[in-house]
Amino acid sequence: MFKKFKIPDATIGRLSMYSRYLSEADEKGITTVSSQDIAQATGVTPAQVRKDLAYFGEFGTRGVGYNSRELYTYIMKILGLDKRWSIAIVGAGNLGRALSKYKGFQQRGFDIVCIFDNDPKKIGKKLANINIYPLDQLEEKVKELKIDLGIIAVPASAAQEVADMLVGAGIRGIINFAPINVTVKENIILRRVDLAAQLEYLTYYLEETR
Amino acid sequence: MFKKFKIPDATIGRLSMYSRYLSEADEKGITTVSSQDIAQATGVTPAQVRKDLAYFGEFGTRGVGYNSRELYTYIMKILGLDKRWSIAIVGAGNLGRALSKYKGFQQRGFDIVCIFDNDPKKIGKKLANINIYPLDQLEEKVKELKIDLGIIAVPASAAQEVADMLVGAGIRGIINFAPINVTVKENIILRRVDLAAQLEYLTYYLEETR
DNA sequence: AAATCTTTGTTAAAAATTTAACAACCATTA
DNA sequence: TAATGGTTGTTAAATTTTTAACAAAGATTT
Ligand SMILES: NC(=O)c1ccc[n+]([C@@H]2O[C@H](COP(=O)([O-])OP(=O)(O)OC[C@H]3O[C@@H](n4cnc5c(N)ncnc54)[C@H](O)[C@@H]3O)[C@@H](O)[C@H]2O)c1
Ligand SMILES: NC(=O)c1ccc[n+]([C@@H]2O[C@H](COP(=O)([O-])OP(=O)(O)OC[C@H]3O[C@@H](n4cnc5c(N)ncnc54)[C@H](O)[C@@H]3O)[C@@H](O)[C@H]2O)c1
Repeated sequence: MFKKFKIPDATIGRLSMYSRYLSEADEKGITTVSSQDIAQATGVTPAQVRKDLAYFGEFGTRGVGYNSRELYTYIMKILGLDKRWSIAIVGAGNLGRALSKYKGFQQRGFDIVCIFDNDPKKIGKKLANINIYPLDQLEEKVKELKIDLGIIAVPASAAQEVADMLVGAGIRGIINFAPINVTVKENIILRRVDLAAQLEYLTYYLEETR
Repeated sequence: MFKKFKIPDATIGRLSMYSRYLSEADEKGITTVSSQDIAQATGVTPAQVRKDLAYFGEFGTRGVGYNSRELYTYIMKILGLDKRWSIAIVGAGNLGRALSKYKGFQQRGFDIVCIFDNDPKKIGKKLANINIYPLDQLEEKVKELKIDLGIIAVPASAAQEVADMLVGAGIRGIINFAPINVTVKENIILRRVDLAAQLEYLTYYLEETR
């Protein structure tokens, strides 16, 4: 579909930001935006914006700028957000609960369709009206509900095991919130989100001036 | 203290990972580890490990490797985790609740000491035994409790306002979970954590094979 | 219709980061 | 004490990413 030679990871993250700004702009009735506008709103440079977009095609008009709605639609398509995606969360704890109650994912095309846990007290209950199942129903549900994405929200000690099960069940992309390195086979897309590490980034910079 | 010319951001994140592995290794009684071992455990290359460490000094012994506990201590010091840090969370919603109940932060030296919200129904209550205060007590509490770090867990529409208040109150580092670009003055360390963007990274790569 | 003003897309340059290679060094063994 | 094996720290090379510059192109003005 699009030329997908090697695009910087950071570009993908920025496209998400751009798309949010564009949808806002469009809602406000701003039909045309410049790379300058996008840059200002998202905290990058105009050159960066143009470069990021140039990987995927020509979306603007010289001397004018970009049509907000049009560019928004293009970016959403690039990100695969012209379709909806089903997600399974594993781990109905603090984090699993927060994620499953979050309305923002739906708005971006994500449906959390089921939750898994190994705690008998939680199985059979619901979170945000989403059923909690035992892990042995993982494969069945992934197939039945055509689930592509998995979120690991279990303790680090169980994360690799859960990752293996998700992959075994046919899931193709995983977000891992457990603070441990998890490995998956080649063709699975894995993303680690380490919240403590984010805090530690702050303390690294503040440490010397304390 | 340490030579802090420009260190890649990614290096800081990897140091967090290394430190986790090292503490595990130490607990298991593994006194010596090689860059190879660290690399394998954290999913990077041995050269990368050595390069990352070389920014800060010489911690190993050629022909031998690194002393686990010693290197752990060094890295924790580099990250500023030889001291404890106090955190204020703003937003006692889904995410704020999950973060405040999370035990893992304490273990890394972080104490969530108070929570702020503007909802009268939540003010005066507690989350994980931490008091929820109204926003107009922010400055007072930041000073009283010597709070350095703030976490923004409010809706995007309130994020900039909250960031300004945090900075005004004297906070020096901020994690922003709201999906919007927030700006702060030069000397404040700001980190954005965009969870939806993480999912969108997955869909970007899966999009074409769906 | 020519001149001017804007803003994109692209190319080149610069900067940053990662990877690779290897000399230096330590420990162990012969 | 010399030789061997193993691992670091460092330097150089390769790669990736960002920044800058500007020609190309559309809109507006004279
Ligand atoms: N809560 C946070 O704010 C936060 C912050 C940073 C990182 N994390 C990480 O996210 C993960 C989840 O954190 P949490 O606070 O929600 O933990 P939690 O203890 O509240 O919840 C973990 C859940 O996983 C379930 N579980 C345990 N083993 C399982 C298994 N093998 N299969 C299925 N379910 C299993 C438990 O029953 C529990 O419901 C942890 O790895 C944690 O380190 C959480
Ligand atoms: N929950 C998630 O899993 C999740 C995932 C991704 C991003 N986020 C982002 O994190 C932020 C918080 O998400 P959430 O799900 O916890 O939202 P939430 O609506 O559950 O909670 C928001 C809280 O902020 C409080 N609040 C609102 N305006 C405020 C203000 N001006 N000052 C102080 N408090 C105020 C509300 O009273 C509420 O308690 C949002 O920006 C959201 O987009 C959340």
